[in-house]
Amino acid sequence: MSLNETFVDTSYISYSIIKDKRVLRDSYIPDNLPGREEQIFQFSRILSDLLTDQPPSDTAFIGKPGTGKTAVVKHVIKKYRNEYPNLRARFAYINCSQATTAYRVLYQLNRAMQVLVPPSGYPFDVLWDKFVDAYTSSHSRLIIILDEVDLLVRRDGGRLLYALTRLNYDLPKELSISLVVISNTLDFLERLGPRERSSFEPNRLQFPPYNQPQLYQILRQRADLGLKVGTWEDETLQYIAAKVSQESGDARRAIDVLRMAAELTESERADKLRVNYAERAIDTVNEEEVSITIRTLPLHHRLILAAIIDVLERAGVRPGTGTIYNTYKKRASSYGVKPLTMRRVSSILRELESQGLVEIRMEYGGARGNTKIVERTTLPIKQMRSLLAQMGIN
DNA sequence: TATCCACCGGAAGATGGGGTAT
DNA sequence: ATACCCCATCTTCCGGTGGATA
Repeated sequence: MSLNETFVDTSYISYSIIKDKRVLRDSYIPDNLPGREEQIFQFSRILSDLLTDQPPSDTAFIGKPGTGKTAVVKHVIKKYRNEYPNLRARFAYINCSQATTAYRVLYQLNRAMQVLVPPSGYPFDVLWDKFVDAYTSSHSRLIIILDEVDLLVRRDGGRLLYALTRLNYDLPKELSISLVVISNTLDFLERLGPRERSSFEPNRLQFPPYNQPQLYQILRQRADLGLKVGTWEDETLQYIAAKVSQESGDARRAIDVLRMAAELTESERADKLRVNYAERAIDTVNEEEVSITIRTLPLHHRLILAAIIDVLERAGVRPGTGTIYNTYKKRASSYGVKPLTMRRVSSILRELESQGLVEIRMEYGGARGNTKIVERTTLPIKQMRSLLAQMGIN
C-alpha cells in the first residue's frame, strides 16, 4: 500500500521535465553562441584595438529580430571583461526602446558615469555638459552600445550620434568614444542627415537569419541545459528548427516554442516532449503574443483593430484606409469618444502592422488612388474578435 | 501624355501631463 | 507660485505618388 503511494509520488515528480527555466528564455545568454562564430570573431577583432590602447572603430550590427545581435554584443563584452580585467575601457549598454530620446540616452550615459541627474525636467544642455565633464575626468576609453538605435534616430535624426562622434575631436589622446549601434534594418543610416552621415561611417556586421541546422544547435543547447535528461526527443527539436527556419529564422521564437512545448508537456503530465506538443506550442505562442499586445493597446488602437475586422468580414469591400476609417469613426462615436483624424489612423495602421497584428500591402490603384490595404490579421478573425471582446470591444 | 484619384507621409505646431529650480 | 524644462500623442497643413483612364 505505502509502496504503491510512494510509486505514485515519484512518478508525479518525474512529470516535471524542466530543469532550469531561465535557460528557456531568450534573455539567457549561453557561454557559446551556435552559428554566430564569425560575428563574434569580427567584433572581437574590432575591440582588440583596446589591447594596444587604441580606440576601436564604430560598428553597426544589422540583422532581423532574433538573429543574435544583442547576444553577440553581450557575449563578447563579457569575454573582454573576464579576460582583461585591467583593460582601460568601459562599456555602456543602452537599449533605445527604453530610451527613445536623446535626453533619456544622455540620462543613461550620465548614470553610467556615476552622475545622477533627474530623469526629466532639466535642460538638455546641462545633461550634455555633465556627461562631457564626467567623461573627460575619467580615464577609460568608452564604448557605447545603442541597441535598437533606429528608435532613437527616428526621433532625433542622429544628432546625438553626431555629437558623440564629434566629441572625439575634443578629447585628449588617451580618451575616446566608440559607438556600437544595433538595428533591424539599414534604413536608419538613411534617416541620418548629410552632416551626421559623413561623420559616422561604422563597420557593418551582418546577422543573417538562422538556418535549420543552426536553430537545431541552439535548441539542442537549451534542451541540454534547461531540460532534464531523457525528457525530450531529438525529433522534436528538429521539427521546431525546421518550422522556424522556414518562417523566419528567429531564434527567439524557436526558444519560445521550445519552452511552451515543455510547459504543455508538463501540464499534461506526459513523460516526454514529443513532436505533437511542439505543433501545439506554435499556435499557443502565437495566440499568447497577440493576446499580450492587444492587452497593452490604447483605446483607439483597439477600436481601429475592431474596425479592420469589421471591414474584413464584410464581403466585397476593399479593406483600405478610407473604409477602415469610416467604420472606425462610427465605432468611436458609438463608444462615446471623439474619433482621431485620418492622418493619425493611417499611422496607427502602420503601428498595428509593426506590432505584428495585421499584414498590410500598398495598392496603387491608378485613377482610383493609392492606399494601404489590410491583407489579413495575424490570427484568424474569430480569435481576434474574442480577444478584443475580452477587452470590452464588441 | 496629361490628368486625376484617394490616399501617403514629412514637418511643424498644439495639447496636456510629467518634471525641476527658486 | 512661477518659470522653466522634457515628451508622447495628436492635429493641421500640404507637397507627393503610381498607374488607370481619357
